[in-house]
Amino acid sequence: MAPVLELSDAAHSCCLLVELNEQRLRGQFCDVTIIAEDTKFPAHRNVLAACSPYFKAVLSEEPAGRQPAQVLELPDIQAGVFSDILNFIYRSRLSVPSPAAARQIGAAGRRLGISWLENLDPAAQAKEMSEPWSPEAAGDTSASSPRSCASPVDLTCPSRSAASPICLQEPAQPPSPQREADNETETAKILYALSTAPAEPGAPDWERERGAAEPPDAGGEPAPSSSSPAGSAFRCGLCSRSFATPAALSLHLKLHRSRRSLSCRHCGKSFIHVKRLQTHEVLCKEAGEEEEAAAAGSSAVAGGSEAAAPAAPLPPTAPALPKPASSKKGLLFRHRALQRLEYIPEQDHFVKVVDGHVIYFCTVCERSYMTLSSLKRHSNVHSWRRKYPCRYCDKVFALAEYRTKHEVWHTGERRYQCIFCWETFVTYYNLKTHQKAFHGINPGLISSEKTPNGGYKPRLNALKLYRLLPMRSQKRPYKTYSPGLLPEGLLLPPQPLPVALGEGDSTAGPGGEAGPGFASANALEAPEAERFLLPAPAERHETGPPPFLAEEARRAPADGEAPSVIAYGHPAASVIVHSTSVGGGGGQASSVITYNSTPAAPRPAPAEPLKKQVLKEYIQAQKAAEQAAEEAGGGEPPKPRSLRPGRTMTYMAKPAYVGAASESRSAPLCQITVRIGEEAIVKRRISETDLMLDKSPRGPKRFDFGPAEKAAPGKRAGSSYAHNESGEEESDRDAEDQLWRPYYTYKPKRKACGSGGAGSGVPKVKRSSRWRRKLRSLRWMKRAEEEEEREEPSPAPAHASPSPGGSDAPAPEPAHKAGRGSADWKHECSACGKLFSALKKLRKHERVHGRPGKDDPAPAPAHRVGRKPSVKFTCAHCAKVCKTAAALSRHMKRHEGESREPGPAALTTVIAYSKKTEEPEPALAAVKEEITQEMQVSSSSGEPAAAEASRACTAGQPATPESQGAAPPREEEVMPPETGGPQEAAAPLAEATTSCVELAPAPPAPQAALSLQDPVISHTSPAPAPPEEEAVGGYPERYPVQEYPLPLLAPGGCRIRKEAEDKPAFLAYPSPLPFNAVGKAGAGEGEGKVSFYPDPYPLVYGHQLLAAYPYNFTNLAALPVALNMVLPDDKGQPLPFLPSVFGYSVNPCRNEAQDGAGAGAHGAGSGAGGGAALPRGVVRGEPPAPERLKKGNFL
DNA sequence: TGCTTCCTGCCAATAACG
DNA sequence: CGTTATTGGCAGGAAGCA
Repeated sequence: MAPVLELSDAAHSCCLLVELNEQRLRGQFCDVTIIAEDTKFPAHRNVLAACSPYFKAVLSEEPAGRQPAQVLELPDIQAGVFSDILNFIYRSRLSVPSPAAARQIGAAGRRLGISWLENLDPAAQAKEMSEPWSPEAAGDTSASSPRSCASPVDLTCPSRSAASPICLQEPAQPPSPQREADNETETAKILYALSTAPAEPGAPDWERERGAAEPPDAGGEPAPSSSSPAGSAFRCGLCSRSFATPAALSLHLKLHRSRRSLSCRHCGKSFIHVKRLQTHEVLCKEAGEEEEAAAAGSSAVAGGSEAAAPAAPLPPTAPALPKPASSKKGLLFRHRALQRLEYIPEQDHFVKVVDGHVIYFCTVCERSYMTLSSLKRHSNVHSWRRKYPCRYCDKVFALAEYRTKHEVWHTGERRYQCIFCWETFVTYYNLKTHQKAFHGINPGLISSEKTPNGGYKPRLNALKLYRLLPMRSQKRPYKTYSPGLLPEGLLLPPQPLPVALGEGDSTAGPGGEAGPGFASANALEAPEAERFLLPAPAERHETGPPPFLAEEARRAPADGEAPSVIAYGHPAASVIVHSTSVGGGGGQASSVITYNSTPAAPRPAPAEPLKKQVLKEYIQAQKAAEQAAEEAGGGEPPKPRSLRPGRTMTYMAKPAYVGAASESRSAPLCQITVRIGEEAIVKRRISETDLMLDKSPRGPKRFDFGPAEKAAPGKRAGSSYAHNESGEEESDRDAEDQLWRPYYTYKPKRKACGSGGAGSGVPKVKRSSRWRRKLRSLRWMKRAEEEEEREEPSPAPAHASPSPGGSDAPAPEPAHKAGRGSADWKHECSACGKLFSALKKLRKHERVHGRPGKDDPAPAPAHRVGRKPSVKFTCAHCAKVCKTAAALSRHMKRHEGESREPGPAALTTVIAYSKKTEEPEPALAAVKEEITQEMQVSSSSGEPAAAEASRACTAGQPATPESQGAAPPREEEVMPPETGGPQEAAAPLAEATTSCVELAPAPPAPQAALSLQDPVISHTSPAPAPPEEEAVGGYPERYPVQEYPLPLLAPGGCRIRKEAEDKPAFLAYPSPLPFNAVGKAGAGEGEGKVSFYPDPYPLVYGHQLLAAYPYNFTNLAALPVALNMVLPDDKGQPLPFLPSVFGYSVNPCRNEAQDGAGAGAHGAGSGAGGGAALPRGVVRGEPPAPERLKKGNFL
């Protein structure tokens, strides 16, 4: 045989390493994220495993079929240190700036089992060897000769070998999906791995004390040896203690890891973090001073353990160890006892009893909780014992609720529905904003009682002026959380079946109607420039990240209402179909959002009982989608479709991130922006910056494939997608960083602490005054508050801040100082001495100082004490109340600009509602100029002008072109101001006109003369009045005002398509909703509106209610009348959102309302296409609601 | 300033346990 | 079957970021 010639490339390894490092820096192929402190380090697990036996062990496959960890926390390794280590791993070079750094790196290297690094600082090693309680020392006890096997990892890596203590636990536990082993945190693993050194014979005193204090059931009694593995599965390698759970062990190990230097000078307690020690010492000292006073009020007891000792859990209020009997040392004694209790490894919290209230404190961040459940829920953010992965992407959340809310952005679910205009919203925030802006509803009037800590306590008979539609996604059964990250956990949207919208949805074209909709979902129907091909599922695997389909909706030629269907969860492709059609010349429009579902095994989503009709539609949709996929896969180029001239529906979808992890190909997280004409109807965007710590500047996260961007028609979707993908790939450096961690670092809350004063490490004084009162019985807390009060009397701002908490004292800053160690707040304001954590914040703060004119008040960042912002920065010009000084300054600047050039700058949107028979109402609001385009809700019902003015300055009206573009142009209406809105002005409400209204600083003309049916929203746009406005309005001197009749509240209804195209969107609300007669979304002329719910309640009111509702709560009495138009449910009970205070269980006007609704429906169906959705009943004065209102003397 | 996420008391549904 | 524990949804303000 010929000799084998072996060639070697000497540079290969080097090049390979360089390439790997580059990939790491680019985030390519990174499949694991190491978290050191709060910094994430994407890396390659194989590289890490090759260099570190610890990583090798930890990153190896997880037991029980779990996927290897994608996130690994190294809580005790500083980010900088780990960065150096990582650089060393990838570059085989290490830059050590100082001996101290060398020591740290060496210590960390030892922990990780990187032998080369272990030798970095022999001196430190020797020193640590003498330090029995440092983990390094523990490691060194056997590592006097730095051999790799001597590293702690080698000895104790949490491998899944049978010898591992972790594994020892497994046979002892019944196979349960919730086994603690499954819930074992990475931290626990790490800590365990780092700590299983030979048991240290001599334990510190406190450790022994703690051991004595530990409840016997907690496994605190040092297991005599490791020879008793069956009894306790997790044994500390340092003290041979055994613990029942990894969490308990991890907590215990933290104590070992804490250096003795980090011990309280007063009570000797050791801490892991310096900040906490500092905080503690302040408390401890104060406690010693005020021990007696605090003796009466408080006592410290040990709280129950969380799953640590299920056999005998400690009752939350039952002290686990002998309570300091007579509190001879008062609070200090108890405090020490408390701290001692805190050492109990099993305890993730401790308990204080204050005034009979049990308050639970998190041992990690010292947040306090009123309920144990809250604390337990919170504790997961530390331990990540349970992970809640998103079913649509790879993000993982620490709280189930976070995941749920996050998933809403995938599904686009709109659950919050305004009962006045039926607009639906994704978030409560949107709803609230909408109601405030459009309906003049002060949320405070309807809000339920808030609990001190932000909790919600439903108030009896609280008005609920919205509906919370049932969650579309299946509620997860309890205890089915996913213990880890499962790529296969990327599920299809939970609801595979479409949900019909509108009354006609279920009936209109079950298959036939829905079919076209889905047919249009085919790639063929999409304008090529705006869509991506949807390859067949098999294809998608090949092509990598699945492309999305951007579809243009086209109107079906047929008349009649087409169902608005949003279907997703299709095994092959998730399709959001929104098809609207308008009868009577409105044409039909169907909008389809199609994005492919996860290319992972297309599993049918769990069947859900649905109506047959819906099921039928679903089947049709499936077929259509499959067809689409087939056609797309067949390579048939999509036929370019000409966009409808009057209507452009652009659906953009892109993966929120292009995961680079091995399994990430499967998760097309969709970001969708739907543009319909000039209106951004739907925006679905996953805020990557919030979810991923991507600091790198990146381009726009949304790809707007607007007409300008429309690729050449020849460009196939594939190429378009490729372009998109490439762009994304490059811009999303953190794309691989799938695992999400909240930016919030769970530090002790700051805001509360304004109280804390500097350094008073009060364990999180609650933000609410009530909460503070509750805790005031504690002396040390009282003292903290005294400090706070000393801080509070900051120079008063321009206005009197009545609220005590509302002091202008820069709340966040002192809070920061209080809640955290000074180390984090190293940026000090030269003017006021405040500390800031970031230079950026300091700069921001300093701007306040530098601002002339308004800085006579103290530099007063908003201080929020309690639940409501108490600091009001009132504008001297318009009485606008700003939350922050910065906002006020900005606002004032506008005034300055206005004073220089008075002009159309002062523009205001006014929602004026007035009785028809009223004489000019003096109470009408003075329209204050508000550059921010505030919306004023005025009413003839006699709201004080001041209030009106105030509101005029508080309700915001977005004015940016962007926002305008995002909102549908509203019906513009002539509204002579001084005339008080004569009916002739109201009459043509339905017609799109524009008028100019002089916006005198004086109270605007009484629009009181407007009829009740003619509430208008007048908006003074900063934009120059269109020429026709001049012509029509004939008020050349006046600012252009767009006054909207009530139908504007049902946006799109009274809008002519051409106007929609020609005129910029006016009221910038993201999701204008065309209503049919019953307020169904998408009923109008086909405006794209994604709404997800079939109406669960037999609502028969619609715009009538809008007309009846007087837009302010001075006429609150009219509200029940309006609501009375709501039909009771089957049981005759008032619908959930009906305020039971009114006791309208039966709708006396049911038939009438129904008739009205029906009439409206018919009108919508048969009306001219232009204003199909116009609530004729309302605008044209027929709705019964106002009549009843009048008859009932409600008005 | 707008918007998203975080937070937390409360509560209902569910599971676990006796 | 009753009680207790667990889980997660909800509200709505606060925090944080762009």
